[in-house]
Amino acid sequence: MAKDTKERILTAALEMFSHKGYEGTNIRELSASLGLVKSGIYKHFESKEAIWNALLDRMIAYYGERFGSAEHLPPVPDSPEDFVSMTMRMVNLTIRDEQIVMTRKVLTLEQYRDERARDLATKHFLTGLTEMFTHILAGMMDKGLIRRDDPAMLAFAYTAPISALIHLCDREPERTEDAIAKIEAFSRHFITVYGVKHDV
Amino acid sequence: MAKDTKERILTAALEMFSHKGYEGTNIRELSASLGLVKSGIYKHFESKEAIWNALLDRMIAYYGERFGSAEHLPPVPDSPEDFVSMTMRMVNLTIRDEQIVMTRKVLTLEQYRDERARDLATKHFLTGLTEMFTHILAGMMDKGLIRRDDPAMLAFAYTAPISALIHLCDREPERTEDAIAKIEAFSRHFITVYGVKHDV
DNA sequence: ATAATAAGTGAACGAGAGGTCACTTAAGTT
DNA sequence: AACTTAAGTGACCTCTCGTTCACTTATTAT
Repeated sequence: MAKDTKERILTAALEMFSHKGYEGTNIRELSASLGLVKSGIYKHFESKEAIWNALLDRMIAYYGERFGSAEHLPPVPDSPEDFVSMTMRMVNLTIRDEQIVMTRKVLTLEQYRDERARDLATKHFLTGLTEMFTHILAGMMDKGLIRRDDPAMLAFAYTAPISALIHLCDREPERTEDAIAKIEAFSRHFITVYGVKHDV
Repeated sequence: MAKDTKERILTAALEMFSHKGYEGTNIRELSASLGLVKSGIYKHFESKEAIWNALLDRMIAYYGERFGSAEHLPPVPDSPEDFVSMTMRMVNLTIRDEQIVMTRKVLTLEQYRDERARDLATKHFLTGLTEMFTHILAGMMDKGLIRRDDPAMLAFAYTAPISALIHLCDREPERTEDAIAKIEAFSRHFITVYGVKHDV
């Protein structure tokens, strides 16, 4: 309970900021959740704002590692069913992983106040997923699994509805199962609409 | 500068809450923006929370009036071009009307804290638009403008990407023009994909 | 005109915020 | 074992918050 305190503070801060927002979080509670008294935190960070900035650094770095490099792109699916199940695997991860959920929430809450949060929010909510699926859908076009079209447009048309339902899960967790079912239904709808015709 | 003070307080509160959030807003600033001293506000509302609740009442009532009744549904378009231009009219209104923008922002910021904000957020961001376009797309199917399919699924597939770009405008206003162009491009893409084939 | 009520003022209050500091305790180095 | 540094404590500081209250000024009704 010594050297990793800095990391533990950041983890607790993510949780608290994501529940109550930056302004709604106070240092005493944050410290108490770690078993410290509030002045103890100032041995690790010089201010509340410094905690916020370090947390954002960590979120940005994590995003870069996780989604920034080409090597982390999932393989191009081999069939419509494969496409749906890959989607569902990604969706389940992103909805169930508490760390990711809290990251989305905190970005949602602070996007108008902090420029870096704003930029990261756009990546998380819009451009990141779209870029990823632009690559995937382009690969599927090459394999002849879906009709040739603008892959960026298709990726946007595919990911934005999914993203909307992920937001719904963050907002109303009790609707998670419905939302997941709806995502799967949408995924199948999409692959039917854009898939090549099976002239039986 | 007397009887309408209550309304003016709510208007100023919407602006301030949407910029800084509920916690980030303080009564002194709020009063000052109306040319009052802070204690003056307490002649009209008994607490900060009462202002928040009254504002939510107003937002809920406004939403009900504006989008809740069937009579406010736009007419079913007569052509693909009509569909696109109706969409663009609605989008421009919703992006340019400061009142609506601020409402979305405040719902975004307070959705995890307040249950009524949460419910209204879901209507604003997801179900409201979807229901509206379910009706419109069903009408267009009847007119033979688009192929027959599940209108609710199509409405969701159509409105969620538009909603995502509206959120982008709220977050990064400098990208508004790009976003609007992208919405129009998406709208045309959609009507092409789902439109009935023109066998020339 | 006058009485009654509503709207607005300014000083004050208690609570809780973020932050500092002298101090104690634990860990690591030589 | 002695010394140095890091980690954690508790009392205290200042500031700002939301709120109250006795008071003055407008407004309205009769």
